[in-house]
Amino acid sequence: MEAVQAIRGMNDILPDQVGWWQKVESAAREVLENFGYREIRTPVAEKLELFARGIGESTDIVEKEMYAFADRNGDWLALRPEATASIVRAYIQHKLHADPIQQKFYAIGPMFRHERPQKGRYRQFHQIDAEVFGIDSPMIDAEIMHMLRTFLDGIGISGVMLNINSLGCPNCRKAYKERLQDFLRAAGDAFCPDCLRRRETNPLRVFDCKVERCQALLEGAPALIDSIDDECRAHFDAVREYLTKLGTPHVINPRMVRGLDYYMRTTFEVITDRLGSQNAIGGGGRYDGLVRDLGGPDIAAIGFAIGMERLILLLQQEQSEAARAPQVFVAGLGDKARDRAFLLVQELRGRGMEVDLDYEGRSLKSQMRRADKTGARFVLILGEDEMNRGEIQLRDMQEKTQKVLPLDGATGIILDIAKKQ
RNA sequence: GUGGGUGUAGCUCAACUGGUUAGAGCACUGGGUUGUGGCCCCAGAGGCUGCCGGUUCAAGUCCGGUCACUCACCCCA
Repeated sequence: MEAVQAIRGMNDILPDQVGWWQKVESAAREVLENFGYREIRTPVAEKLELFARGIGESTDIVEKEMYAFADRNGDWLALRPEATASIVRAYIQHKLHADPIQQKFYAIGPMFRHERPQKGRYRQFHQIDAEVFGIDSPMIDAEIMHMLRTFLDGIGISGVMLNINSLGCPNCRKAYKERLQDFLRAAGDAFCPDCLRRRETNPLRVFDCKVERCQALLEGAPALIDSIDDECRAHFDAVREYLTKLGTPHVINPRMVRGLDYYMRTTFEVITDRLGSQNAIGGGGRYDGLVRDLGGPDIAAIGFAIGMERLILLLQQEQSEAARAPQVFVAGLGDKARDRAFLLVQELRGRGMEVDLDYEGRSLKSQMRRADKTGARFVLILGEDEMNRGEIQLRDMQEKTQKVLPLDGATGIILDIAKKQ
């Protein structure tokens, strides 16, 4: 009989690994709340239409990567491929713009995209997401990147680079797209087939083609950053100035393009060279038109998402995780003593100690071996002899010393000794 | 969706050109010590060789299919 397996690209996070996730999540919450963000939790499924309108009909995410399905009523739904559209939807639906105090949100949870899995890319993956509404000032652009950097530094990620760019507003971009297409067409069919396709559908993406010849052909292409209007230019310059004042290291990457339609003006990505081909561990940008496009008021917005799998992959390369060890292991010998030991374990746990034991009645040697493996500092040994004398042995595994305690009141004594460690 | 690589014990891997009962290390269990961990020694348990089919006297090995993992393209976190 063939055993049932998990869905391709959707992974179990086993107890050995889960410590990384807890560490990343709690560090993220701490930083985000420190910067004034509050958690929001939205459903993992939404109406398909939300993502089509929000992310863009012609994006790859919507066209071929979404888990879309009709439910039993025949409504078209989709598992969320990203968090922003859902948060904007909730923002509009609950009229959160009416409260000027709280306009910063964060979310942590699974996203779904039907792509071919590879290193750092999975069909169910997890993001830490932050969004801010109603702030036009370039201050917030700089602050949100500074916050991202603060978080990464805080958990000990090194060797990453913050790339920034400006896509301009829809007006500048429209004009630029035409200029770029003219440039690309002038080269005839010298570009690779992918780029020829992109030239017509999404010309900006030609810039992140990995084919060397295409990159060479792009020498002398008009840069988007040089084509934006005065207002967008001023905004971008101000963002850079604030970043510099904040001491946040960054580079301007005029070729950085992002795949979601809603971005405008500031965009940014955190890149590493240690993850193979999936090198972006976080990215985001400004999306001032989206709230309006989804039926809300015309409100500015900016946000980013961090890929937790990629982040943890990086962390694991640089750090090792200390295994969690119980403080005390209790070994019981013989049925009567084992029953008493079982009760003692519960008593110690009730006093807040982390305690483990062997439930199977193995030999003392075996129990000692197990105690050693778990990394417990102390072992309590309770056999028939000790029971008869009303005693219990306490062994310090590290010091290799052992002493006799009275069985009654042993809990308090052990608590005191463990506290001193 | 396209291409490359890999599937043998819980893990990491062996098994010459097809040839007897598929091995080792680590991990696990018991023992060496009437009741004491790490090191050492002994013993034991653990496999439909991913799955289905084909070729052959004979398949872990060759062929086809399928599933999974993996890397890359594509795309993005």
